[in-house]
Amino acid sequence: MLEAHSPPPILKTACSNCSVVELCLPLGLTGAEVERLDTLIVQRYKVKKGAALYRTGDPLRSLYAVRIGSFKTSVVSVDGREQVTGFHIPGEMLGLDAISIDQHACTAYALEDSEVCPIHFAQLEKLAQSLPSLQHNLNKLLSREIVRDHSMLMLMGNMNSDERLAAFLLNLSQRLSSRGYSSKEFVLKMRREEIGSYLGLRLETICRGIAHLRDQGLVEITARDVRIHNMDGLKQMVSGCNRQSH
Amino acid sequence: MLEAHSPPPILKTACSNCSVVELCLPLGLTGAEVERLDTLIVQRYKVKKGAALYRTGDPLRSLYAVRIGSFKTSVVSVDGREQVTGFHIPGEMLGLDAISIDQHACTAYALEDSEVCPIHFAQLEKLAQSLPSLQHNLNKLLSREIVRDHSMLMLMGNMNSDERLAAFLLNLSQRLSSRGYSSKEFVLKMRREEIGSYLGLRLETICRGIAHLRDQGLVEITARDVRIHNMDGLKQMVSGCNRQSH
DNA sequence: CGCACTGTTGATGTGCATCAAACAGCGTGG
DNA sequence: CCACGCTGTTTGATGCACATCAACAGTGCG
Repeated sequence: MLEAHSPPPILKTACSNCSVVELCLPLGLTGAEVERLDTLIVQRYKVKKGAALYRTGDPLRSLYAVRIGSFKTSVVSVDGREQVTGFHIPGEMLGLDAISIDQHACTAYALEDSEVCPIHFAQLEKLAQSLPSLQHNLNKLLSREIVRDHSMLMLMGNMNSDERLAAFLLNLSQRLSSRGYSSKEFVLKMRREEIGSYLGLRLETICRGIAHLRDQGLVEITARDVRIHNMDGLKQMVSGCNRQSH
Repeated sequence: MLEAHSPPPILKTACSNCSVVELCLPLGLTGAEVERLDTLIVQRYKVKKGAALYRTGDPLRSLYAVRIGSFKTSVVSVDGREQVTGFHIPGEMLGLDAISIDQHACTAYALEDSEVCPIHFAQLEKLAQSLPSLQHNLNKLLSREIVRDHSMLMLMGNMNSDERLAAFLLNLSQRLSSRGYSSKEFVLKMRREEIGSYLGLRLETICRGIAHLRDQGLVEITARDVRIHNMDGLKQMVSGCNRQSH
């Protein structure tokens, strides 16, 4: 199920010295509280590019905080069609959908060589009983995912292809920027087909959308390298938010 | 913001004598535990048809369990377009998306004269500290909403109009059936336009879809009355799950 | 009775899927 | 080193599913 490479000399596996701590589960906890959370994370996992961290149906053992790299999560219909439900970058949590029935409801693939912090869920729930702010953070994390999904439904229901692509780029830009990366230059770790699945479009439509945004001088995308030239223009495009035409 | 009709002679407002308790937050709690939860629900609200229980931006005070009636939740884009994000029947919880930023992220409208149990959220979190199974239920409730949204994304990304409609009817049928209502005959409380928004389609397409299902002998829908004639046929339709054609 | 609202059905247009072909990058092996 | 295959990306041509526009029927209500 998952690549259990034990990284031989284990890095001090602690939230307290993690670069994404301020975006993750321990947000707002005191030093002493974070140390108690640390005890749940016995060892980080490395996941090789293309490998699955967990698969649909796997029992829920841990939630996973992305530390390095990136992931896609996807569900597959009975007839084998894939729907990408999200992309995840450092500081973001994986596995939240498994809590509902103690089984993972999607599969998480590493888009590049990556590293995660497994957080044993039963222990997390136990610890959260004595740490109200930890419980509150978990509640918020879950709720935030719901809000995110609702805005994806808005996108799928009401935006045309170019607007979807613009919204996708803007969203990624903002999340990267909040992690200290450039908001204007970044690399897409996923294929066109995966972007298409995520946005409810075909890969060819993604290519054409990229060409349209390029022709309007908004962004320049060569292969997987993105350079945003006109952030406000992109934002305006999304706020148009029209169905099909116009 | 909400219709604060104090129902003059207050019904004994308790989970313990509620008809949907086995579907709601207290699921699996002991009698004594349910009684403690009862103390949070000081008074039920009635919400008139068409009125909003809460609106986008309202501060999160309570979550709401639907007791009687039904609701739709929707978000509105900057340019005023509505996306229905869900329909809610008795036993289902409203307001989960508000936890993320302590503000409601959508608006909840009553589709008919309805009644809800407000559950003061701050008190709920406090109580959940001493009732692990209550906390666990809340976690599951949140996670279940995420799973539901992901299957909606699959629907929006991969199903054609007739399949979406079939999936919608089947889903509603199952939820009603688990509440003791008939799975084969029920009434749609929402308009065609609202179904369309929910499924990412126009109202005319919903009408045509209804006609197609009728022509195949699967269901009969006159105005808002639904009669399912061939449940397996409907299921088969959804499992086809093809994009656009076929 | 008249008006507003909701639902149905037909005619037409279009945005995106589909099919197709060519190109770029990249690792492998001769 | 280049030839080769493989994967991913780009661009063009065509068709279709659904949006759009429009007309009309059914229903409820002041």
